[in-house]
Amino acid sequence: MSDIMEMLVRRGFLWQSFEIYGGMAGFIDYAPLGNNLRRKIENIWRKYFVINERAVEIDTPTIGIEEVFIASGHATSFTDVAIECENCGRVYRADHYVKEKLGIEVDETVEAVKEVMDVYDLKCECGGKFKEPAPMNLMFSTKIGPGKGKKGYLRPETAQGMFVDFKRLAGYFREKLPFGVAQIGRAYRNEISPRQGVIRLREFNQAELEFFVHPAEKTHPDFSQVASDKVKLVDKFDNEHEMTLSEAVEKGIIANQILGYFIGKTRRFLLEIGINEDKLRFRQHKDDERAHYATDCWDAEVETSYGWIEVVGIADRTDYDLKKHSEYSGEDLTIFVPYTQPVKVKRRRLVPKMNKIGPTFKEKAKKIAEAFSTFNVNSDADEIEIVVDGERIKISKEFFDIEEVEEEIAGEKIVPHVIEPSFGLDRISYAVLEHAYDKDVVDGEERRVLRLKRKVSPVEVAVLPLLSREPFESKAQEIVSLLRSKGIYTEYDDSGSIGRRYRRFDEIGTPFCITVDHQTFDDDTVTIRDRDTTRQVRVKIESLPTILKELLESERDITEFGEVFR
RNA sequence: GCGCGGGUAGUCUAGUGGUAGGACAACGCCCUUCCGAGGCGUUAGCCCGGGUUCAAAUCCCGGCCCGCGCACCA
Repeated sequence: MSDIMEMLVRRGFLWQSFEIYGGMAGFIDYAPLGNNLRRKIENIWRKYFVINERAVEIDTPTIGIEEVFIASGHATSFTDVAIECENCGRVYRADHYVKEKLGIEVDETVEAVKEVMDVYDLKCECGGKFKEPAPMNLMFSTKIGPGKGKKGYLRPETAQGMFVDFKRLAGYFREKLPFGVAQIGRAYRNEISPRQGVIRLREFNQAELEFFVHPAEKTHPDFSQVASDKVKLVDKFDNEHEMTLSEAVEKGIIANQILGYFIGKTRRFLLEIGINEDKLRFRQHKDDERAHYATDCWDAEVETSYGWIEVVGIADRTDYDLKKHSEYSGEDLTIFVPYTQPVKVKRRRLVPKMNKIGPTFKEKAKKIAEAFSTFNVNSDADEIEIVVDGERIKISKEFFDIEEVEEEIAGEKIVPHVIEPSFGLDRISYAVLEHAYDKDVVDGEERRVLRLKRKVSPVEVAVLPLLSREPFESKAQEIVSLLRSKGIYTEYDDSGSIGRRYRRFDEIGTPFCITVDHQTFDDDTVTIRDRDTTRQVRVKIESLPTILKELLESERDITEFGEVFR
C-alpha cells in the first residue's frame, strides 16, 4: 500500500468495504474523515454549479426501469457480447472481432455470435478455441416487484434522471432557456476489473449538471468571468496549448463558448478545493474516443501517483438524449422559443368543398379534408394527389378552392442541446488528498502534514490542554463546547504530549489547534496554532468563534488576528 | 477475465513443518510550562475454506483481497 493510502485507511478517511468478510473489489466505505471531506467538496460544488447558475438540484431514483436505458442507448451499448480464448485468455468484443476477421456484421446477441462462430469455425489469433460467447453487461440488473417482476437497472450515470424529468423541469423554469439541472448521487457500473484504489469503483459518486441551451446559442452570459483565465489544454491531435479561454474559443480549439465557460468554471472549482494547478489539464476526446451521445468532450485530468486520471468530463451531448426519450416515450420534449419579431409568412392553402367531397368520398371525406390542411400547394395544377391511410387518391380541382393566406409565426419548437459537466467525486476527493499530502521537517523531525484547504478540512479545529491534567482539561472542554455550539467542527485531545497531538492533527489536515496554557487562567486567552507554519498567536477566548470562522472561510494569515506568541 | 507477485496485531515487520516475536500506534497510570521526550502497564495478529501431516503462518488445491502487466473502461 502506498504511503498515503496507508494513512488514509489508518486515520479514517477510506476503508475497504465488507472488510470483515474478506472485502469486495470496487467498493469503498467513506470513513468519518473522508465522508466529511467529500461532503464539503460537494457543498462547494453546489455553490459553483447550482447556486451560481440558473440551475436547480433534484434527486431521482438510483434504480431505473428498463425503458429508460433502452431509450438512452445504455441497454444496447452496455450489452456487448464478449468472446474469450481458452488458450491465451484474451477477451474480445464479438462484433468487433467478427467484423475484423470475417468482414461481416453480426447482431449483438449471444445466439447470432454463436452461429457465426460455428459456421466459420472462428479461432483466436493465437490459434486457440473460444469459449461460449457471453453477454458483457456493465449495468447491474435487478427485478422490481415480486414474482417475475419488472426489469430494472442500477443507473450507470445520474444524468438520465434529469432527462426523464425534462418536461416537468422545463415547466419549472417557465419554458425559458437556458437552465441547468444538477444531481449529486450514486451511480453503478459492474466493472470487469476494478483497480487502483478509488479510481475505478463499481459504486461511485457523481455530481452532474445538465445545462440546457438553445442549439443556436451555445454561449453563456457569464463567460466574461472566466474568459481571461489561462488553461492548459491538450487537443484531440495531442497538441498542447496554454492560453486564455477566450483565445481557445476564438481559435476553435474549444468548439463553443459554453464549453469554454464550463472548462473555466471547472478549473476554478478544482483549484478552490485544493487541486494543484501544475497537475491539472484539460484534454479533448479523440474522435474515436467519444461516447455515443457526445459531439465534443473535454476531460479535466489530474496527475496523481496513478498517472493522469480523468476527474471531470465536460461534454456537448447535443439533443441526443431528449430526442431519444421523446421517441421512446412519445412525449413532446421540446421547448417553444418565440422569435423576437413574429414572422409573417404567405402561404397558399386548400379549402375543401365539403358539399362535393362528402357525397363523392363518403367515409373518407373527413380524412381527405384533414390531409388538405398540411398539403403544400405550389402550382395551379388541375389535380392533386394525396395519401390517406396509405392509399393514393387523386382529387380534381372541383373539390377545393385555393386561397392565399398570411400567417404569423410566433416562434418555433426546438429540442434543446445539453452541455454536461460530470464530476467523479471519489476521484476528485482522492486527488485533493494526494495533492495535499506533504512531508516537512519541524524542529529537526520529519512531519507528515495534509495541507488541505481550510474549506475542505474534515476537522476544522482541535482544542488541546497544554498539560493533561486539571484545570487545563476542563477549560479546554469548555472551549470545545463553545466552538461546537457555533457550528465549528471541533475535536478534543488530551492524550500524550502536546507535540504528539499537534502531529496527529497535522496528519489529518486540521488547520488550527487551540491550546489552553497557564496564561489562559490569568487573562482568558488561548493560542491559535497554524498547521502549515506552526506559528501561534494569542487571542481572547470570547473572540475565538468569530476569528476562527473568518480564518476557515478564507486563507488569511493568523498573524492578522492576534499577537504572535513564541 | 488472463498472467506474474503479494496477504502475520491498527500500521510496518521477523518467523521454510514443532509454544508467533519485535517496533511504532492506540489505551491506562506516572511524569511533563508548546511541537511524535521518558517510565510502568494493557489491548491486539497468522485473509477464508479444504487437503497432506502426529503436527501447517510455513507444503498443496480452491476462493477472496491488494499491487503490476494485458484486456475492458458506453
